[in-house]
Amino acid sequence: MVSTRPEVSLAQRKRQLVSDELTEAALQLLALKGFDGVTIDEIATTAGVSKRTFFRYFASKEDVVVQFLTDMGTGMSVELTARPGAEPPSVALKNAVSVPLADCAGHSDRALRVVQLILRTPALHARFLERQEQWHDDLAAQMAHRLGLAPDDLYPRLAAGMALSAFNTVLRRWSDSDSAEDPVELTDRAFAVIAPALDAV
Amino acid sequence: MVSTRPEVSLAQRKRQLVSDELTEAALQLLALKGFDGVTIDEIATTAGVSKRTFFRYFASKEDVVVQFLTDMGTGMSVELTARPGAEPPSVALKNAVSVPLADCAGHSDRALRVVQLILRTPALHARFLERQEQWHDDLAAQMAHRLGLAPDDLYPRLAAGMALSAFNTVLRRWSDSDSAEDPVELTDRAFAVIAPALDAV
DNA sequence: CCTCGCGTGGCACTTAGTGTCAATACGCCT
DNA sequence: AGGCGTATTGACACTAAGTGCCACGCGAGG
Repeated sequence: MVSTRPEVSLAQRKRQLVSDELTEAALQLLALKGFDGVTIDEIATTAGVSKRTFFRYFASKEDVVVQFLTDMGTGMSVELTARPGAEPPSVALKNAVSVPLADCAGHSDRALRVVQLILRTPALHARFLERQEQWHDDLAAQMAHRLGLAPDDLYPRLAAGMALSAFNTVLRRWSDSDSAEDPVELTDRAFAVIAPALDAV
Repeated sequence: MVSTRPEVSLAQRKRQLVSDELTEAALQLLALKGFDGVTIDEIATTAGVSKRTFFRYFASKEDVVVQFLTDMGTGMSVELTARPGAEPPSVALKNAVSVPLADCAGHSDRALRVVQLILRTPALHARFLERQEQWHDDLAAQMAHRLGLAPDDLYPRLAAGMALSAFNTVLRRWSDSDSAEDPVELTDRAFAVIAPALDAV
């Protein structure tokens, strides 16, 4: 019975399961023994698969951790498109940034440990910033579209850059305070600083 | 005659020589065959040393390239301290950013090729951004000191972030245009955008 | 002449990451 | 029920990054 709800095949769910198991094992071990103290073999074995299989799911050791935060990037992009076009840039961007940030802060303290791991491990931080470049491009493209600017205008990239700067500053503060500070309130304060530049069309 | 000007020992100059040779070989080969098309063995052999010696000068393949641009970071910091304290933040930061940028643009087209290599190679770009984090910290600390702000104020980090955002935007444009656009003029335009936020103390 | 210190090369080793192949399990079709 | 194509996996081998170790050579100074 039940066979094949057309949506998610059994194979797909198995794949997801392995992926989750791998992520779980990786976060556990990395948080425990530090980035350089764990080998991929160890992670794979803990998850019950071979090293080779690990690399069929993730491109690198950094990827397991960073991909865990990929939602934030897509979340920002989604939130920005959802914002009414008439809204001033500072408000639209502030929401684009603060919604995923609040999401992250809400999602248990596992998120906190992951963020701390990333910000304190140079190799991870580097990959994280690299990933943000895509967010940067996305946000810039959307801002250009939203404001109907020429593709060679400097404003969109700068606006996206400022928003991400605010994002990173808030994230850092949140991480350093062990989640004691409220990310939404921090985001408000950060955008109060950069808003004059964002809205001075 | 000549022996031992007490300043630079012969050994030190020999060290510098090897380092230069290595950098030279690396930039040459990497620009020619791409980041993944060259092995460290190849670079070392071209420079006339062993692989083992390479790692006594650079921590990684990325390092050879990125270290080539380290001057820009220190240049920004130096330039910022040199600026009069009464100067508005936007002007001080603009100069801190544009001076090293102009330096770089002036220094032959070798700089252009290096920048293009970095911006187009994910692994290099990641390391470059990581390096910039130090610049970020430096600039933020100086801005905090310059304005006499509390160490937990958000402004310094945001201001430094905006300045680096402008820097990156300009660098990207300069690189994509094959150095056709003038970095100083681009920097002016970029800072015209972000200045309202920088100066609204 | 001797030796002390430093830079170097060679070697072995661990680990990241990739290509290949054979075995297996699943889904589908007859 | 049986057979076939496809996707996933483990095992093995291999390249390359990066590190530890040791022995050699060379210049400086006693």
